[in-house]
Amino acid sequence: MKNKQNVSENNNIISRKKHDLTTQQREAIFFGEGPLMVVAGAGTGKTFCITQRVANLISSGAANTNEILVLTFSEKAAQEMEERIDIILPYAFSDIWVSTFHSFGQRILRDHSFDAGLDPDFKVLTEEECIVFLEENIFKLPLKKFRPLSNPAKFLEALVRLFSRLKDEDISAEEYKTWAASLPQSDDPVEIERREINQELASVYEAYNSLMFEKGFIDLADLIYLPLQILRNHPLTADRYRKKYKFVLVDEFQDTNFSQYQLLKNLAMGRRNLTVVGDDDQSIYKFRGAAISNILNFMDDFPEAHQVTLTKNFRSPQKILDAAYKLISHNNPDRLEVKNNLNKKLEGRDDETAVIFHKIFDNIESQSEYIAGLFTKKAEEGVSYADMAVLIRNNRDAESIIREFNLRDIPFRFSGNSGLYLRPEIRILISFFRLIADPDDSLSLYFLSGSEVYGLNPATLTRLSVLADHSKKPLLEIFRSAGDEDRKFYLRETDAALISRIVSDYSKYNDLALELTSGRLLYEFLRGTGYLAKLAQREVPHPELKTWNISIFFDIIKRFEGVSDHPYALPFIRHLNNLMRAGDDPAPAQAEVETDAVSVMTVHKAKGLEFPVVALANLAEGNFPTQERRDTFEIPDEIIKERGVSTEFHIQEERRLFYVAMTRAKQELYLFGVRNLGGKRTRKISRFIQEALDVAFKSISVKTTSPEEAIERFSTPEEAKKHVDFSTAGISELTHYQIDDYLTCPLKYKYVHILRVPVLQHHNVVYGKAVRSTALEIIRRKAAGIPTAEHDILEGLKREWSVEGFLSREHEEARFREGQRSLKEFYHNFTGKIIEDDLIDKKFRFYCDDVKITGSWDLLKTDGEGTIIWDFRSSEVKNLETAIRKTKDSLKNQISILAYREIYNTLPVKLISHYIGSDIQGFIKPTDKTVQKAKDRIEQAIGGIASGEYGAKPEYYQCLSCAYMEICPATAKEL
DNA sequence: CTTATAGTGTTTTTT
DNA sequence: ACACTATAAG
Repeated sequence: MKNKQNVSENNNIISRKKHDLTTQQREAIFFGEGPLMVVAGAGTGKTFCITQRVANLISSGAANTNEILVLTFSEKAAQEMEERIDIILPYAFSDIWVSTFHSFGQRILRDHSFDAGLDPDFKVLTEEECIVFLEENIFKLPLKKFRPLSNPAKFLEALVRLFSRLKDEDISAEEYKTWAASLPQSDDPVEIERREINQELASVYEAYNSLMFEKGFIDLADLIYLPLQILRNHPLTADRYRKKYKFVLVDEFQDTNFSQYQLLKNLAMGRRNLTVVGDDDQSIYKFRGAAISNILNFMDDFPEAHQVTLTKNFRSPQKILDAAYKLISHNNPDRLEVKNNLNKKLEGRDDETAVIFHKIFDNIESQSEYIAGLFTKKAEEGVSYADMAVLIRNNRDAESIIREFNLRDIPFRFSGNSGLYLRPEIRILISFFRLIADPDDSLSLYFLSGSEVYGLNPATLTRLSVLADHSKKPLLEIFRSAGDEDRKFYLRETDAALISRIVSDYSKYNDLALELTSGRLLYEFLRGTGYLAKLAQREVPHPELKTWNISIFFDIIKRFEGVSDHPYALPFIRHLNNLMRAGDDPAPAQAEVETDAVSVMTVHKAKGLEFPVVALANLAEGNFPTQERRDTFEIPDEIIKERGVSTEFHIQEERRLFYVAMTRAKQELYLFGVRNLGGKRTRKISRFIQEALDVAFKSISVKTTSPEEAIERFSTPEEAKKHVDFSTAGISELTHYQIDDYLTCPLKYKYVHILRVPVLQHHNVVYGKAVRSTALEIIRRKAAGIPTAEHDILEGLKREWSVEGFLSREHEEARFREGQRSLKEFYHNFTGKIIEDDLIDKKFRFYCDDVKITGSWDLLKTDGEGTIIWDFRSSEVKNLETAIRKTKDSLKNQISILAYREIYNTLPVKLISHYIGSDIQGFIKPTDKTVQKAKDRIEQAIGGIASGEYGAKPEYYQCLSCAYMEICPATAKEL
């Protein structure tokens, strides 16, 4: 994959060869034995220097081709480096080992798995695979605090991240454990908790490692960590490697983590022929462990090292470099320039035509329009699209720009890196597998039937799924009987034929699933249904892109089949479901394989590239620089090995990122600030514009959203408006569930309450229902004077229980025990309060805008002061504050209070939410305001439902936990 | 000045 | 869900 940038850089080599090398370059290239640090600023020909140095070491006879090790970070960089060396030394036959840190580590491990006590056929798991692996073994881990039964997997992601960071920091389980055990035992509750947490984390770390080892699994960080241990503990092996590699060269040294640096030092021990090339100002990978201290303190470890600074820049005009320099100087004194007393000021070309321009916009839309206009104009002036780029901080910043480019037919290439599973064509495949694995998975059948493959009429589909819901039967069964007695459903002939085809297809592939591996089965499905032919004959939109994505999906199947003993559909979809839940999210195919297209990409992606025209977009505080976010678990300061980290670290890192962005520009640099990023609040302009350009911005104090914009935000997307729904006219009764669902997302309401697309119950719902109704039963008996024995509690809970949705047998049992415990506690602590006059599980109804609102109060207690409404919940709650907050926020509670006022014409004195398991009580003191709030929310829902507005309201967190996420068009990624 | 409430954003990526 | 900030109210 060669893009234009590579080509133009290659041209540079050739042209640069003709000219003289700079003195600095010469110094780096022709330096002989001993440690060498090359501080190579942006655009100073860093890669050129490394490759030339390698060539020189060989041609001068200092080393043979197989005695040089060159390490890079990315596969792409390694490949580029190798190609360039091949050009200079065509006779070397790629004997030189240019590889990434990870593949180098993997090779050591393959050759010496015995030394590490590791299965020679070890498999490297991705982060998501590690999470899935832990989830499968979650009850084998010594977890307590960090395995809440309501969501046992909650902390797994954070744990896996912590373990990976620990390995980056070269901290063994033993070391962590010893440290945690050595923490003083004091009476201070803060200290007690700290000790408990760290002891739990340390022992889980240990258990994780041995569990992985047993299965022959290692994680990505192990690819560095384990080889390091081998070199340390096996002097003979280490000696072999040290003898083998006379010279070690490292690219992007500023991005190495602590363990990688230890590995390097170990390899270079003795000869000390270590060349590190890097730029502290371009260190931007802290989040994956990069220790900038490695480069900042290199001279402490290698005091005799020769230092070369490359300052001649071959890319940018002086004007741009000066601005970038002004910006990065704000990181002083935590820079090499200050620490090692260097001069890193880059010297570029003097160019009067160079441009640095900044502009501030009120909102992202006007910014996008402006960029599109600017790029169109440039294109008309003869600049090719491929020479222009929009650089952004976050992938989502691309959205509005892409929309505008699409609108104006500007060719672009967006290098996003996620969203494959959200593509509609991939959802089809996943639905297919899910249906095969579980014929009762009506959600998948619903999606599949309506998809491009079958294209069943939506109205028919709706009628049938409502029917399925009413009769509590799976949709597939309804489909089957629809074929038998089509008269009964008044199906159109074409629909009836299609449905019977879907049913017979299902049986066909269900049978095939027993014989064929998952990949073969999928292929048969695509071919047999004619979807493959549709794609080939371009009968559907974007056929090439879809085909490309489907082939990526086949690669994922292949990876699974390669490691599984049972490469069939059932285990595959189980595995895929787990991976998706763990956050696996691979990149789809590039939207357009255009040669001449504008690049839209994150700054991280753009590192190492260059473009004549660069626009930096969405420059606002909180976006670039981003708000700092801490990991759930952080390595304690006492055992962390990176030295001297400044408190300003986060802003400094963001500033370096900005520096990287600015120095991509070869000719023109545009900095675009935005005041409103789509939220209600106005933001400050990024401080980096001011730091780079010395311009000041008035901070506009309060510019809240205009009323027009606020209304606009609530409007339904055009498409959804088109078909106003048939089933809305008769809306006459609502429960708090319905209102809540509608307010969360109108489309979710439609799926649940109109289309009735059935989904599996979540285990927390099962648990909650069972515990709550048993609790109500207990107090009902008390009020009626019937005693309750312990086995009554057990029987009650059993009766209400169902096995749906639990992670495993162990999980279900643990949850059941927890329910029993909670109810016993409830029985002992609460039943005493119950008297005969109390009202239990009392139903209510009242009217709001002619709609009947129904519900029930769990318990009403009235005395001289007035009435208290009691509400019972089974969810876990940590402390009083969260209980109070949740109680106040709860729509159900607000409606309970409103109902009381409507019926008894007076306010209840109090509403108390009793959290059964935690024995904590949140409360509300109702006021007219509470009632008004409830009314407003109900009216909002009624208004929306009555006018048939069911447009999706996608929101990050809500969507994550939404059962319909898989089929929702709003989360689909189309391009 | 303190406290309650409303609003806001949930990254970047290597094998 | 949760952590954090800005703003309004007291």
